[in-house]
Amino acid sequence: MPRGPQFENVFHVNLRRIAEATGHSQMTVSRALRDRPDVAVETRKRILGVAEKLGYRPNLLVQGVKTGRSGNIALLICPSGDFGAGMVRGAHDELVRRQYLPLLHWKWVDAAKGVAGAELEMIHRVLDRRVEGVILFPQDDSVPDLYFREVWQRGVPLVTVDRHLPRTHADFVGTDDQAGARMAAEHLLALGHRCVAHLAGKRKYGTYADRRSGFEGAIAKAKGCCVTVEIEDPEAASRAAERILRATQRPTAVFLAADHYALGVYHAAARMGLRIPDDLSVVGFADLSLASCLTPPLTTVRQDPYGIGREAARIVIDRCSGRLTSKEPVQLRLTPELIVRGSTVKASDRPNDTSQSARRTRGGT
Amino acid sequence: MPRGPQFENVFHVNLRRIAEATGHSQMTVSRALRDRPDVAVETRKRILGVAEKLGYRPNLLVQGVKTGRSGNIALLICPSGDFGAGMVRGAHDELVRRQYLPLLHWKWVDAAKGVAGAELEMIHRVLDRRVEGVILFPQDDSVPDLYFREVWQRGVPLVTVDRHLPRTHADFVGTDDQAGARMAAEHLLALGHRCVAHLAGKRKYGTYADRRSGFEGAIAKAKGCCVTVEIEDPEAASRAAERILRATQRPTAVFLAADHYALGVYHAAARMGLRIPDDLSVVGFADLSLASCLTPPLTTVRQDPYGIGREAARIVIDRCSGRLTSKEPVQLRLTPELIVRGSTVKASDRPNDTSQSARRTRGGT
DNA sequence: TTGAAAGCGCTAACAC
DNA sequence: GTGTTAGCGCTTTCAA
Repeated sequence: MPRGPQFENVFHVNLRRIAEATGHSQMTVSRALRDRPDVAVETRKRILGVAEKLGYRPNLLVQGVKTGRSGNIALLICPSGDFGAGMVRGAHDELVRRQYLPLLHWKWVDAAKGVAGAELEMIHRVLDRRVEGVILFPQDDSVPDLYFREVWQRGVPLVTVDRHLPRTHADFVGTDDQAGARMAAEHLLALGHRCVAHLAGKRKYGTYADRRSGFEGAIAKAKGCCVTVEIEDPEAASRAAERILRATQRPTAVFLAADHYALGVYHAAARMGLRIPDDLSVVGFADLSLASCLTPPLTTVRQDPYGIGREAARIVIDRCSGRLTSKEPVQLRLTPELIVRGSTVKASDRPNDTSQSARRTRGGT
Repeated sequence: MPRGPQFENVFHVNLRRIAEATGHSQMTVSRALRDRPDVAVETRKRILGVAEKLGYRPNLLVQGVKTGRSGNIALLICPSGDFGAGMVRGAHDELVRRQYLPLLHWKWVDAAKGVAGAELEMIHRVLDRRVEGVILFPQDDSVPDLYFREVWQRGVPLVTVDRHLPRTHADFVGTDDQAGARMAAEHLLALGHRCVAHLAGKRKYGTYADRRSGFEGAIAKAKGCCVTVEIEDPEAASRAAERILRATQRPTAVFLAADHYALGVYHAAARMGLRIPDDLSVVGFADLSLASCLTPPLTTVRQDPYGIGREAARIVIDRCSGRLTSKEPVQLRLTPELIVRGSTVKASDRPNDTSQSARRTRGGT
């Protein structure tokens, strides 16, 4: 069955219909409904009344065609985990506040077509719907600019969140990772830790690279020593932690590139009979909800995903409306906040010889 | 600055332009681009080539106006927590698979306008954009039908997820809460627990009511005894748990209406010197990521938010395309799954006298 | 303050 | 196979 709008429902009310019902021209009706000043008060009142009674609703699709403003912004963020979901919520709220709505989409691989075209197809799907701007959370830092050329070639503003694409002409909003890592380092130093470790994420992610350099830098500056191990994914955290903790000179604290690694570290410590925080202080990064569920709750650097989403939306909209015109891409890094919980304490004065400490509570899984 | 589509970008390519470039009529171009069979192979090839070269992209806004199919579905779900986010992801993936995109929106209260109009405004915002269907996660079970009359009056299919609105003409997808609660009860019974408790949620939420009746029913059937305490929100869980555990006849196990309550219960138990699971077995509901982070990890009834979202999307789309025409609202309840973890063990044979057990380890926070 | 005409980009319907 | 015509609901422009 063909489903043209004319068959769609009983209430097929458009401007023409209201014009007929009120005896005014379509144009006057249009003006009245859009609150234009050049309509007589009486006329407007009558028109609004009739529109209301007939259940009229404007068609933003058509408005979009005419004006080029669909009222939609593409939100290319997968709401998984606290971080993604937080950004989505922040962006949503700001968009709505400014009368926009987010068209949600993220990389989705059609088995038939393979991974290759997925990224480009994603862009096309939203561009074809004439979104006015795009907010993107890149999968990794190596997304080829090619895919996004289409976006700015069409004059559609693009903002990336959390991951900065250096070779792309796009605005960016993220966390000040270096500052956050420095906070973690300074917290541990203040507690007297001098021999520490860092469980780092893959360097190809700029955020992880920044956290690493920020942390190592701060520790080095204080003449502490830091062993860094880079891991592939959270699953590897447990093994890596064990490796670190078996070192002759066992670190008294470890800084994690991400909260996700914490569970693995806690398990490793438990297996080795080390107590957190007494034998090992742990600091995470992100403040996922996981952090406060752990025992002991995790000291961590709190990011502000909601704020990142909000600011990204603000920037896109400002670009759309021409309020923001800087030729240079905007870069915004929100300062994170250290949340001290139970996983960090003063470094003990006891010599931290691995074998001894491990023997003391062996079997205490 | 006025931003009509004509000023938008250099590539302002439409059918007319391609028609001119190829020397064919607009109609032929349209047919070729939509892969209609009645176009000569040669013609099509030429047209597609030119379209590609000019960087043509169809305007789905216009297509929507013409055909009444905007290609968008309203997703009125806030992606907060594992559950909301899971539903959003499930719905998204299915929608995309079927060439739709979700327009994301949820209740958002404009300080200026107050709460009153928020629900209706939300509906209007998506309806004005001519979504073809609506997937809704109701805030509570008392959402007045009024707000959704607009939806079905316009012939737009509506599916609610997780919460069934009995007085609304809408399809529904959720969890089989009764069955899930029964699983929890049977698990505890199988472990030998006879004296149990239930930390219930407010009855006004149908899901909580179902979990309660399912659990109480199964326990009663096995001649066990169950003390139920209804709480307002997760914050109240800790106090309620304490109350339950102070009862003369202390229960050996507790079933939580939701995983959220677990942290409060764990804390209460710790305060009273009770060990989980030895002194108290705990079963949750939902299997949020929280469940596996706790110590000990929580035995719980796993819901399938992703599946719920997916099925909801399937139903809306089937309604849109006329594949599903049942006059009666469809109701689908996905069967949950019991996930046994470390928070439940066999009921101990030791008499469970509260004062004694508590004294034994008093001060052991 | 109001109206008429033209057109946004596209498609359904029908004719050849 | 291909083209012509009309129109979707609305806004811009210009005229009254």
